[in-house]
Amino acid sequence: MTDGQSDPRRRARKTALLDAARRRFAQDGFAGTSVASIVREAGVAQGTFYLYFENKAHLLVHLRAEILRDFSAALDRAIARDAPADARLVQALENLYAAVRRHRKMLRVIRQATSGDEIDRVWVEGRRVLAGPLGRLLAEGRAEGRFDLDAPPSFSAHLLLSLFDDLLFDALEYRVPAGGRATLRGATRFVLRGLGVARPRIDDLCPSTARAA
Amino acid sequence: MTDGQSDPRRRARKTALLDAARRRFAQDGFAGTSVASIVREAGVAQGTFYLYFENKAHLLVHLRAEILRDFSAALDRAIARDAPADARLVQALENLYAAVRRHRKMLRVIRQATSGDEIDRVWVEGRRVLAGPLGRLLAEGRAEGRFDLDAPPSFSAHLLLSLFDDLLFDALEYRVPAGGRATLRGATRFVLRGLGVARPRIDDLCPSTARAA
Amino acid sequence: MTDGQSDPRRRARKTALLDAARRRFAQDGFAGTSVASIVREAGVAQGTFYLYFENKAHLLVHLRAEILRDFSAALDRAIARDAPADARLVQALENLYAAVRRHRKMLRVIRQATSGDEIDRVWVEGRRVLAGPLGRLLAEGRAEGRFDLDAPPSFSAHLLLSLFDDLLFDALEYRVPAGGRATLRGATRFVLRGLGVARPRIDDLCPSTARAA
Amino acid sequence: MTDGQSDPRRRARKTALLDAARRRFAQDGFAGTSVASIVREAGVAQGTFYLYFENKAHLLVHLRAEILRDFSAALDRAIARDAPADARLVQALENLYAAVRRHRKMLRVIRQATSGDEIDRVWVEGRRVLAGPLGRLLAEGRAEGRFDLDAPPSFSAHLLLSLFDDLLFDALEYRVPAGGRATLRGATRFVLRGLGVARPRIDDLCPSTARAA
DNA sequence: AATGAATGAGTCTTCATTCAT
DNA sequence: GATGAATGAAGACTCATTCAT
Repeated sequence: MTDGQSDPRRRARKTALLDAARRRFAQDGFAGTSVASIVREAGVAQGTFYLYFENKAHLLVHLRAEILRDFSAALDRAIARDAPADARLVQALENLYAAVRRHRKMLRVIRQATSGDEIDRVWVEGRRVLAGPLGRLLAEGRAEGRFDLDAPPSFSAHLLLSLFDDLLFDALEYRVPAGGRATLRGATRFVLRGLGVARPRIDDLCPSTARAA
Repeated sequence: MTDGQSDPRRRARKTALLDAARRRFAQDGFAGTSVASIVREAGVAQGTFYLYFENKAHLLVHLRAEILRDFSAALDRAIARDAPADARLVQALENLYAAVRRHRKMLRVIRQATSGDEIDRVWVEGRRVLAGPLGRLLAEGRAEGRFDLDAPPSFSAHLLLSLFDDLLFDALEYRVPAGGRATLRGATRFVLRGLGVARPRIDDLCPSTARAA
Repeated sequence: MTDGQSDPRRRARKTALLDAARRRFAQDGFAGTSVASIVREAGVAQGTFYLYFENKAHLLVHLRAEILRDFSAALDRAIARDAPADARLVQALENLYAAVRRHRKMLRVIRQATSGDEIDRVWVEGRRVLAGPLGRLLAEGRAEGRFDLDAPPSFSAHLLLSLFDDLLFDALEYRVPAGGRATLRGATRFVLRGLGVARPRIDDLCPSTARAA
Repeated sequence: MTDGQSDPRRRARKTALLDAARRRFAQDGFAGTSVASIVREAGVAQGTFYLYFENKAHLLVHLRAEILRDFSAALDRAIARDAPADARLVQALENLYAAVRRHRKMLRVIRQATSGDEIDRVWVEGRRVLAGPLGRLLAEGRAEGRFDLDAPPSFSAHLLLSLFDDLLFDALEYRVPAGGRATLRGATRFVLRGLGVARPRIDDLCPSTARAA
């Protein structure tokens, strides 16, 4: 039996390929990266690639799934804490921000790539996955009397997610004035106000850095 | 001298090329569209293309600029009206929504295309262009005592723009639950609350369709 | 020593591989069939294939030989009977026709495959094998005064074989008008006339179906 | 206007490509010949090939059509003569033999190639084209009292064609004993007898070379 | 003997761009 | 200015065969 060591080896190879792809994509974009350059960097033969991935586009499915898993974990970590809903929300937004930051380059690549059906499905599914816990958090906050939603929690959750991944992605990517930390603070405060949190509580949870000029 | 008629002819040709490109891109994406198919549709020779555009990617610069101009006009039309700032903001958001809707397909194409430096520059520039008038509207609203910003107007403007182009783009593209009209209403109300507009006034300007469950 | 069971096992494996190849070739042609698909269907490992066959092309040698054996048996069965030479010839042609029918798909595949030297050799050899007994039958028929050959029996035998394998193959393959049974009858009668058999005897041995229009 | 010389140039290029293909195919077979080797031999760029042919397989359509045209001309030349039907038939068979001889190599290639639908259609069509005049010749011969067919002329025509292209092809290809001229004579005599031509007349039209051993 | 992961040369085809006319 | 034939580099993917286990 040679299976004893084949599995870890498989896993290692796949990881090597994925890592190489991530690096090449970040550098040259999806279309600009050839399978040849990926295998060269991973140190395997051309044909080996197709032992691990159906085709070039399939790499994106994996890469996207990885990112989604990380986003999901970031959210869950914040929500699982023992604290008032609004405080947990602030933490959740912060974690999300950090995650966007971590994956900024790959997010850009994924946006660039012509999205096949399967890739789209993963993405939409991902949105749903993230919106679930976030929606529940908003519902809890409303029950606790901390949020004053005027739309169903799930809808508000989608709104917030959009705001946080796309907006922050852009902030980081295009260096909109007042990006970075200030953007996080500003956006968080904006969200809290949109959720009907009172001004003093907002100042408490998330002190404003930017002085309203 | 035949120049007298060469200029209008040049313009017509360029337009024909641009129109053809728009149609092909919308159908097949940027990478999926060949220069050959564009010139065929425009009814000119292959080589002629390069008399009007440096290369294929350059088409995007023009297409992007066109969209930006349209967005800008949509915004200005609303802001120029004679009405309170908050009412003008609601109208502006609605116009923006309509513009996103109109250009959805091309926006997607532009996102897909590998972004050369020049294309990026146009995009960032565009954001700035839009943020200008919007920021001034927010400032006016604050002066009128209608908005209660806790960040500089320009920053808030960027926030709103992001919310409205990316979010709505996604809503239309991925059919997030409660997309379409309801999304516009929901997002508008969220924005108004974030700007500190009082509940009765919000109901006035933008009656809620979705009943908070 | 485990060799006691290795031999039957070897034989079984080889047969399994050959059967799988026949099925795949019939479906997808020679070039269109990968060794991978053959071993998958045969339920053995990729590398095992090369323990039984030098290479992919070598399969054809075996397959061809099999077919030849079947043709040969079909011929011998008819010739060995106890009957006049002309009647045996009619039966031989019928058997040949049935054999072509049975192996039609593989015959086509074999024609397609690029013929290495060895494959050619098998084919020529096969013709010779078939021409032997058929030539002797013709000689007997001449001795019996039933055939009136004006070429050596072996040459006539080659003529008949060509007529019967290629012609009938084409008839079946390309659906020439009046293919199938009628073709068999027509060709048989043509052959009998070519061999100088008298009209009434021909009608006896092989009644005409097609009315000469 | 540059059209004046573009057309002859196009034609010359196409011919060059076709010639190169013929040479390469004859040498290495269809599957064994790469487009690269063809363009190299024709002295044009890789991409140029696809300006003249849809794809590699399409070459066969042209090559096949060429051969068919030549066969057809060979037949017509004999049939159009002013002579008795049986004499014209003998001439027709001789011309056909020469044509098979000329195109032997390409016929082999065409048989090898996996035949797409379009290619098959050309082939079947070709058979029909050839069978037409030949069938009419047989009918004329019957009317003149020279042939005694016991199947419809068109069917007999197909029979003869098969006999003459496939059989002779094999004779030349596999060097069956008594190939070449003797084969032509033998086959012709066989055919004449099958058509009911009397022995003295046969000896007249086509003196036997092979002494029946 | 059997396995099956790994190899890498080789295939067809596309297409942005150039340039002689 | 306009043309469109020609270019040739580049790309994704396949698959017969090998070889360490």
